[in-house]
Amino acid sequence: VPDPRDLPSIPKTVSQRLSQYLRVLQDLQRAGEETVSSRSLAARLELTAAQVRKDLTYFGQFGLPGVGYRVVGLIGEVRRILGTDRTWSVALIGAGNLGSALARYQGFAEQGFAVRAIFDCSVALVGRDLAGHSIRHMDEFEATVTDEGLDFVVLAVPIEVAQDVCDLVVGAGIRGILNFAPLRLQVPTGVHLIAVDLAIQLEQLSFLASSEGLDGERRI
Amino acid sequence: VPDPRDLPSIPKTVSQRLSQYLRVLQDLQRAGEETVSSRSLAARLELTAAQVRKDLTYFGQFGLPGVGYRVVGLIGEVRRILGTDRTWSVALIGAGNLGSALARYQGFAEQGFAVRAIFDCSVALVGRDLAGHSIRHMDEFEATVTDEGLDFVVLAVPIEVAQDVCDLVVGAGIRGILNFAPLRLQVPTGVHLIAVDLAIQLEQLSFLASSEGLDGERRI
DNA sequence: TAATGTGAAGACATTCACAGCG
DNA sequence: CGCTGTGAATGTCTTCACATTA
Repeated sequence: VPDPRDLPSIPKTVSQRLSQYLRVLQDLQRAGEETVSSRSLAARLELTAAQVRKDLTYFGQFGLPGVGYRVVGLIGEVRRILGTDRTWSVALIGAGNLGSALARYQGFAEQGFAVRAIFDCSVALVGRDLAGHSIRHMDEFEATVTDEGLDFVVLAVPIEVAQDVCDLVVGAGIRGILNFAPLRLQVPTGVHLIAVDLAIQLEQLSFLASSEGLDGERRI
Repeated sequence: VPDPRDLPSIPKTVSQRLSQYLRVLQDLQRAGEETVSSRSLAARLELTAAQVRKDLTYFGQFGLPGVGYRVVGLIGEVRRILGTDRTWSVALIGAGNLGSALARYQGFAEQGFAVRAIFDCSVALVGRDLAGHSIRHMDEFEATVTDEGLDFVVLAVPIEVAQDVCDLVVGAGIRGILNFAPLRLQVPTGVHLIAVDLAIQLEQLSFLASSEGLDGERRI
């Protein structure tokens, strides 16, 4: 069924590349570069120049023929497209090993994500300080969502409680979850879910290493 | 240039789905299920039954018409395909916040990845215990690769030193790296690299949340 | 001139639909 | 009968090639 309006649909992979363009552009900005060509951008990301241009033109015409893209201007456009031209309020749930690491991770703040509160269920942890936050009990979660205007939740809880915590989070009105527990969470439509399964990443490495001898016998 | 042999090439996305099939199959095994159909497997992963069957037949004919797939048997096949029918020896480099979390993460061992050694450059950390390992100085890395027969490295070091550490790791003969530092590492051909950029994941959530009002105006 | 933006072509991936089998 | 395996059709994404523009 074609869309009545004739706007081209955006390939699903484009938004992931936009994040990568942003990283390169931020590097270029730090290096004091004024402009960058699609070719140079592509070379740094092992893509083709045509793909860079096509990706960007899904959202507008940002380039100058004969010159390239103005670095600062394109950073602004990409941030606007990704929605990181504002600061999002994030809650971290789970203050164990991984949660502690995420709480102290600088990269979130740099890209416009402010951790506003940290939660845990363990009585041993509640009240302790973590990265400048006093760890709160999950009982306070729903109230905090409205008080702090929380947008997203980062879930770093044990697999056994992950679905229950997820349900609670969704019930409190959160519509975006970044899940680190190694299971497939069930969420209602309208709630955005991104999952990071660390073991799967190592499996992919294993797959690459195992199948390298098969080049030619079987292309991958 | 077509392959001289006429074996079908495998879509790049298939190996990632194989990891997901494996998780579901392991769940089914725990639940005591003997067999599973492509339809049921697909339903749990929000895929189509045809895709599950096609994915699996890239590697062989594992199903029984009228029955489905034998859970235990298919687990074995998928592990063999992914290369996790053996135990890989992994070194963790970087014993900071994220490194500590990864060191204690159970999921690696469960899928066949054994952390054999942990390294750091900080004199303050060397010698300390982390998840049953005495943290070693990076000077010992090259010797340990051969002594322990290390296969892969998980890099959880600060961005400033990541490329240098990576070069050292590659020089020591490691051919598979899982990188958590938020930069694009340069590695020679033949070295496999998987990157996990945590901030990018939150950006994807931001993109989804920001563009949801555009449904219809622009399909995603 | 040196680069973008873009329709058209090509490559790739998914879904369909049904033959064939247990 | 139910389910797999698979060629054919469809759909999606990437690359090509060039008109266009500052």
